[in-house]
Amino acid sequence: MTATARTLAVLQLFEADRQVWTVDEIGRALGLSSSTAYRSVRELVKAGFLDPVSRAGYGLGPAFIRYERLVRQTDRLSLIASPVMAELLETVGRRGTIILCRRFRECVMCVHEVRGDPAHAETTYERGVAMPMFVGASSKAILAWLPDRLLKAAYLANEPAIRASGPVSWAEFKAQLREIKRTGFALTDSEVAKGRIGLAAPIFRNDQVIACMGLVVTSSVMSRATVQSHAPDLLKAVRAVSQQVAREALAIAR
Amino acid sequence: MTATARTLAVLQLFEADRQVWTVDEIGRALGLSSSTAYRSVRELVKAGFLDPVSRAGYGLGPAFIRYERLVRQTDRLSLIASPVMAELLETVGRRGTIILCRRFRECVMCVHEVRGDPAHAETTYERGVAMPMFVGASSKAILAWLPDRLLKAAYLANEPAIRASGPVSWAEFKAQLREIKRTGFALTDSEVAKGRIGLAAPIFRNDQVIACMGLVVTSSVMSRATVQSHAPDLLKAVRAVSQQVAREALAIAR
DNA sequence: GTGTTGTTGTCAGTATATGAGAATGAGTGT
DNA sequence: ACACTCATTCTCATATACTGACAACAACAC
Repeated sequence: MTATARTLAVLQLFEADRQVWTVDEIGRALGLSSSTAYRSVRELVKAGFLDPVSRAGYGLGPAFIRYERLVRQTDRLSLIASPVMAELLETVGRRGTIILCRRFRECVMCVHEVRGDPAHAETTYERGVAMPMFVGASSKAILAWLPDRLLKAAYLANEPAIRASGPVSWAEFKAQLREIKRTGFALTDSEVAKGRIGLAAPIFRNDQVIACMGLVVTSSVMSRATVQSHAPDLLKAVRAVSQQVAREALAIAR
Repeated sequence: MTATARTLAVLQLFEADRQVWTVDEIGRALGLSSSTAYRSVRELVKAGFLDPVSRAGYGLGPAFIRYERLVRQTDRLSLIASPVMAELLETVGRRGTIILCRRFRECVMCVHEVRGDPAHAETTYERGVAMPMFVGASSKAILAWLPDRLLKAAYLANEPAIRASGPVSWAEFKAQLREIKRTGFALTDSEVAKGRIGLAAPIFRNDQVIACMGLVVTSSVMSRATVQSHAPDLLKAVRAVSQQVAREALAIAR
């Protein structure tokens, strides 16, 4: 492993359920000598990506706050999707949350959200949360349109988890995704969080799926059938975003 | 420069007014060969810190969204200050924004904000924005309590900028800060943005200034005198936060 | 004072980062 | 279909700079 990759790997240790690490723990987790672990941490602290928190503990640093703001201001996809999402939210009577997700590492992450009325807007799948590629409507809305080669690789790498979630074979798994592809959207019930229904559809750039838009609601607020009845609205929304993305790509190319 | 520092330096090129870089530009800016620039960029893309945006351009990546959420959930200072800030906001009739700032590199950065009523809450000094150490009440509220050694170093490194902003000598500069220290708060008018008044006071841990809390309002909404009349409320707030911070540090030490 | 813990410094050896340039690959224009 | 450009990855010989072990230092507890 290169020195650079190692230092970036340090950051990847920090997770929602493990947000403070000592230098020793980092060294042990990554198989580094104490000296090297300290060197990596020092660099990250200097750049603001790590921050000393307690006696010997380090947490994620303030640099992320700064960079996240830049991302928020820059990201073309979010900027394009934002008004479309707001409109879609109105269409569903503000009784849920509209999310925008994209691939991130081996997961699908929510990168933008537009929340409805507070009473219905609580969601576990909020901005910054990453889900495994096989869990939830948003993940499936991306998975179903992945090129076969990538899909097969992802399947093989996660076969046990996938079997546990339903499909018992590659054929069955593939058939499930083919059905999603046929209808144009993915609908799941209580997959990400109990009592929540998700409806999602893909966003393309040059015929490649780059993201998806989803609607998340509580099942007591909206029945599965009602959610599904909004599929045409969602499909219209994702088509609008895809078109705008294509238009912009064209403009940049000139 | 080490390979790791260089890779982190790539990220530091990305600024509000320059959010897309080509690999060649990065290489030129950092004095790297094309190969090396590509290697650095590739590592950063793999980790999600950079993201290809246009034909040959790269922008900040989705990893920052994820990490920012973790920081938001973790950061003890923000969690402690948040309710205090909300209370202070009510005290000033919600006619402005309460911000929490801390040092970041050679700047002071807003790491948390609680906004008042939309009509009065617009602010340029929002979460994630970094200001030079000499501009604005928040910066001064931290600067004034820095140890003399750090202060002198900061002064020497920024003498021209400081002179342009008022104080013509170290003595005068020092006197200005001494006055802030005496009253316990900093008050500035149209320093960060025209027509905006800032009031800020320091937060300590073990007698070291670690952050500050500030009130930002539009001068047409609240006169300078009115803002200043809220200084006791602010001082009460920062004292509460400092105490809570100390209590927690003690708890961790056991 | 002594002991513990967290962090930085020193140093020799070698793993690995480096730059130059070739090779690949995806688009673009003709 | 063609050459052509531009972005990116690959190859390779060289020596830089990263590594681990250990010592030294600093802060704090008792």
